[in-house]
Formats: sequence, structure tokens, C-alpha cells
Amino acid sequence: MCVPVRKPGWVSSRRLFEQKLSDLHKCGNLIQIKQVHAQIIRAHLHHDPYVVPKLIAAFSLCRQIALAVKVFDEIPEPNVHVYNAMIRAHTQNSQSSQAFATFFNMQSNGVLPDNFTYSLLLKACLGKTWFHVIQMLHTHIEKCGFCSDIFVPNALIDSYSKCGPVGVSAAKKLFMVMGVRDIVSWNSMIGGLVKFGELGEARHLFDEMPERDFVTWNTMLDGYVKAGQMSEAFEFFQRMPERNVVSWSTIVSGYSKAGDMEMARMLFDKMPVKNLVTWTIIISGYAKKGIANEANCLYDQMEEAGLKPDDGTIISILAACAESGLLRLGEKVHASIERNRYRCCTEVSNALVDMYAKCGSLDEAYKVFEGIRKKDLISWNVMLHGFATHGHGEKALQLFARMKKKGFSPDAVTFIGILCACTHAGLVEEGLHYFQSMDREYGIVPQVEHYGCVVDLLGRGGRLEEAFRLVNSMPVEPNAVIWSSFLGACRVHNAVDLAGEVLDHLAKLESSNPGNFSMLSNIYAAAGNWESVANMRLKMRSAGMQKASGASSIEVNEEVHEFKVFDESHPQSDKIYHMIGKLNQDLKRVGYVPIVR
DNA sequence: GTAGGGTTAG
Repeated sequence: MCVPVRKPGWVSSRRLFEQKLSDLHKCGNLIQIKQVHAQIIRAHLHHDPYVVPKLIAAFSLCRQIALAVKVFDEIPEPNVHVYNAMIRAHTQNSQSSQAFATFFNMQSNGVLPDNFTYSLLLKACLGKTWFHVIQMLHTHIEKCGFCSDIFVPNALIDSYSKCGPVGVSAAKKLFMVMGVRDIVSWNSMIGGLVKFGELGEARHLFDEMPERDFVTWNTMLDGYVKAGQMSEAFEFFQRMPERNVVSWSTIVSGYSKAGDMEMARMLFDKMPVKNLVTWTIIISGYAKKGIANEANCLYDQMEEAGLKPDDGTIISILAACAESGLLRLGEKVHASIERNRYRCCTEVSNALVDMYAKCGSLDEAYKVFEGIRKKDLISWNVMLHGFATHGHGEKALQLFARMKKKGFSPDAVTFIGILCACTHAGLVEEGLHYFQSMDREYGIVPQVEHYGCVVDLLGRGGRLEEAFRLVNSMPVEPNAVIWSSFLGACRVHNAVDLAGEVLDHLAKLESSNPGNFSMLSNIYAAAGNWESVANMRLKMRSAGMQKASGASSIEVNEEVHEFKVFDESHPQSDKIYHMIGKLNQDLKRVGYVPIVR
């Protein structure tokens, strides 16, 4: 008898292919996926309803949504599994509207959605604007009876819980009528309550629920942290039966946000397991407070421990650097990016541009900006603000023109940059022109922030009467920022009577801000009205107010130097004052007249 | 279903 002889490798290579196919959706390596894709085509499996969803999932995991769509488009009659895979891919790649487009496409092709379809669509509904869509899906779900699958109502509670207080009430209603609840239902409900400040009610559910896991405890802990109730948070943290890396990171982040870096550091040093998120929290915490040496040191330690910063780490630390001007750390992060990867995503580049601009390296900011291949609206806005805050009004306006030419339409944030640019460059008429064009040409209704910019624009330009008229005729309620900006203009232009009137408004809005009172007191002093100065000071003292003195800081060679008004504590104080004197002389020579106080 | 994340007037 003749037994067919197989080559020894034949069975194993086929098994290997099957293995690769079954794990394909978990594969994160694009080259491997492409190889398996080629094998799939050779094996004529590229229309196979079991293989196609896995292939779509794999491409989606590698953020290759275009390839996923290509695979999908080649399927003549996709079934519900294939549609679901495509909806999931769009959602994972933050393409909510495409996820819904796929859903509508599926319905018009007569393919009936299943319970998975609805859970996946609900994941695409992020935030306030989606409330009515979630309601619509909710109605569909009830009609089709998909609530019997616990994943579906859980997904509903989760989505409702993330879209504002109104959503939370809807989630509560659903939670109440659910016949069966699992731990995820309770956790999602508590998460929603915590997110929108209903801490008491969250705690009530926490106490009431039959069993709790890490997520339950950590969600509740985060609630105390986000509410700024750190003593309650710490007490809760100590009471926890078990703590994992998320519990420790949450409490560290709480102290870090509260500015208590000593406590944050103590807990950070004590925690048994640290991951990238933990390091991000502690480094950003130090960086935000401007504690450069600790931030730099820990960043090095993180890299020495073999951890490579990801997008979250980079964006978070760069934002912290931008806030307090830590150029050295920002540069260090930039160096890591260049060392670890070939190209960075737009979000990371935007954070770099912002960091360089806020740290004063405008040239470097512009270099990074020019290098961004796929600029988005935020890229343009960030660069525009960079030019604006450094007084390069013309450059900012040129950039605005270039941005429009490239087909970007400005948003509300763009106009804050434009108005700010005009203010800092003294372009009052241009600023007013742009302000008027907002609604007229671009359909953007000015917000209180925009009015703030214009009040500043007019105020600094000495057109106090116009600014005052604008404040009084604004369609939105003027806030404390508007009035204090106006008060600043009164000081510059010695408008004593107007200032007194402004303070009355301010006192109503933020009665306890000593800055406002001391500003008015300075205005009276400048006008020589010493009786009013004494009066103001007396008022402040009897209210127990003390104005914290402002300070500026700069980082030179990894050391932060801080300066206050009339400060002589710096070792090189003499040299510094000498330089200030020289600068003042230079300024006077070019026509600048300083305010005499 | 839980921890870190980009632009915004004084």
C-alpha cells in the first residue's frame, strides 16, 4: 500500500498559520499582520467571515484604519460580525461618526444589528454632545430586547455616566429598573456619580453594594481625590483591604494636584509597584510646581529603569513644563522622542510647540511646528498663541492668513489668539476688525473670553470709555476677569473715578481677592489720594486680607531663581539691578515712558 | 467598569 508521504514541516507550518490566524486580532506588529494578510489571500480566506473581523481588528490595533477599511470594502456581503468589527475599529481610532456611518450602512443593507453592535456604538458616544444619541440607542435597545444581555445596559450606564449631570440622572433611572446587576453595573454607576460631584450618593451605593473589587475602591478613592478632599481620600486609602498600582497612583496624583509634593513623594517612594503612569504623575507634579531638579532627576531615573515614555507621559510632562517654564526638562523629553521613535504624532508635536513657545524658545517652537506633517487646527492655534504672547502681532496675523489658505477654518480659540496678538502688538483697529468678523464671517459667537480680550485691547490702548461701554453692553454677564482686566487699564491710565466703580462690581464677584483691593489702592496712591489709600488698607486689614506677593522665576543651569518686588536676596542682586537700570535707560531712549509709582 | 494627556482673555 502506498501511504502519501508529507514533508516533515508541512503539518507544523499549517498549524503555525492557524495559530497566527486565531491570535491575529491581538497582534500589534504591522509587518507580521501584513505577512499573515498575504497568506490569507493565498489561502483564499480573505472573504471568510471568521477571518475578516480578526484582520480588521489587527489593523485597527496598529492604528491603520485605512487598511481596515480597505479589507472591509472588499467584502461583497458583510455579515453582522464583519460590521461589528468595522464599528469597533472606527471607535478605537476615535472616528465616532464613521462608526455610526457603518451602522447606518449596515441597516440599509438589511443586516440586523445584535447586542454587540449596540455595546460597540455606545462606546463611540463620548461626552455631553452625545446624550440624545445615547437616548436614541437606548430606545432601539429596549425595543429589540437586548437588555437581557448585561453588557448592553452596562454600556448604557457607562455612556450616560460620561455625558454630564443629565446623563447621570438617566443612568440612575436605568440602574434602578435593572433586574440583574453585576459588579460592573455598580462600578459604572458609582463612576458616573463621582464624576459629576455626587460623592455622597456614590458613597451610599458603595456601602450598599453586595461585593466590591479594585475598580470599586479605586473609583471611590478617585472621587475623594477629584473633589479635593484629601484627608477623606487618605483615610479611605488606608481603609482599603487591598491596594494595586492604580490605588497608589490615584492617591499620589491627589497629593500632587493639591501641590503637596512632600506627601506625594513619600507615597511614591513607598509604593511597591510603579508603572509609566505613576512616574508620569510624580514628574508632572514636580514640573508643574517648577521644582526642576527633582523633575529632571526622576525623569532620568524613569528612563534608567528601562521605561520608555509613551504619548501620555510625553504630553503630560510637556504641558507641565509649559506651565512653569522648565525648558531643560522639555528639551530632555524632546531628546527622548527623537531617540525612541522615528516620527511623533500631531498631539505630541503640538505639546512640544506649546512647551517651546511658553518657555520662550519661539524659534525652536516654530521649527517643530514647520516639521509637523499633519498639522491640525490645534497646531495652528498653538503656534498662533506663541507668536501672540511674545508680541509678534504681524507674524501671528500672517500665520492666520496662511492657515486659512491651507483650508483650516478658525474656531473660538483661534480668535482668542488673534485678539491677544493685536493687544500685545498694539493693533487696536485690526483687533476690533477681527472681533467683528468673528460672527459675521465665520459664524462664531463671541464668548466672555473674547470680550475679555477686546476689553484688554481697548483698555491698554487707552480707550477706556469704549471699553467701559462694551462691558456694560455685553450680551454675556461680565465676570471677574473682565472687570479686573478693566481695573488694570484704569491703573495704567490713572482713571481714578472709574476704578472705584469697577471695584464695586469686582467685590460682588470675588469679594475675597486681595489683589483687586491692592490694585485700587495703588491707583489712589498714583493719584496722590492718600486718604483713600489708608481707607483701602484699613478695609483690607479688617477683612483679614493679605495680598500674596507675586514672583517671577527663571531656570538657569538646572537651578530656579525666584524674584519678588524690591527683592535683594539674590547673590547677584547688584548686577541685576544695574542691568535693569541700563535696560530702563535704553527703553527711554526709544521713547518708552514708564509708569511712575 | 478604576490612575497620567494638546490650544483658551487679567
